[in-house]
Amino acid sequence: MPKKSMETLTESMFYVLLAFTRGPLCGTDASELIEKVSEGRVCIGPATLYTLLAKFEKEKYIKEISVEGRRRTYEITEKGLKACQSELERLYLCIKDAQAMGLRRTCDEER
Amino acid sequence: MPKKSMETLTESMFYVLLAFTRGPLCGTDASELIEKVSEGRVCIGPATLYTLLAKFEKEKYIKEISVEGRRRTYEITEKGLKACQSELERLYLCIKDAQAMGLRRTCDEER
DNA sequence: TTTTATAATATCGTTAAATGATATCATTTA
DNA sequence: TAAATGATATCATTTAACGATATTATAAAA
Repeated sequence: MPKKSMETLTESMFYVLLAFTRGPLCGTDASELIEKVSEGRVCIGPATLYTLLAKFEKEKYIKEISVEGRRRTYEITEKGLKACQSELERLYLCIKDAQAMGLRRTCDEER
Repeated sequence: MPKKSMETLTESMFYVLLAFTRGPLCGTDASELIEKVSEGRVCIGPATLYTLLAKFEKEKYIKEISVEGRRRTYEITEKGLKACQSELERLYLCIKDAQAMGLRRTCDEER
């Protein structure tokens, strides 16, 4: 995406970060959790996954807390949690603005 | 962004399309409406704006309904409205999944 | 103790998106 | 007719997504 990196998270970024709010995980477990919680809607392949983990670690959104063989376990940081929450707020703002513009949900998807 | 074009809209895409749900507009008016409704949070510069208008017209999400001098007025199509609504649904799904994962809004932003 | 399988991570290369900067063009105003 | 303004168009750069593929560590089977 975009120029102004990290200000708004992409869907992939949001879900990956979100997964770690449950507790420490390795990459593969995160990816499985995301697929499960989203009921298959969101699927993060290895390329996206490890690219994001590297970026998040660099930004200190997550930190590595253990290495067992190849398995690297990460934990979300305060900074990462804040980023995740602020992304959630952004989603609410988008919905609010959509309502302000008068956009309505379609009938069959309502409630 | 992304490979699978148009499946999930970016924030810029969503707001530009959203603006046209209110009724026909020219690019500049759309950009001003977005800035107003989002209370300055979302600002679409000309590069982003006209790049998106061209793309949306190509995808038949909007169609040109008049040209007065340089001013080109567009109207959203049924297809465009559906795309916008389905993006809104996606936002709701993201929030639902965030709740399922246990992510809570921060106190000062609650309600 | 070598294979072989499997789990997990890492990287490459391509396509797409965002956007500042700048240019173009039509209309209005001086 | 020149200057200002409004509106649109394009370029070049940076960043993101992700299929495909490779690498590496452990576990299981031979």
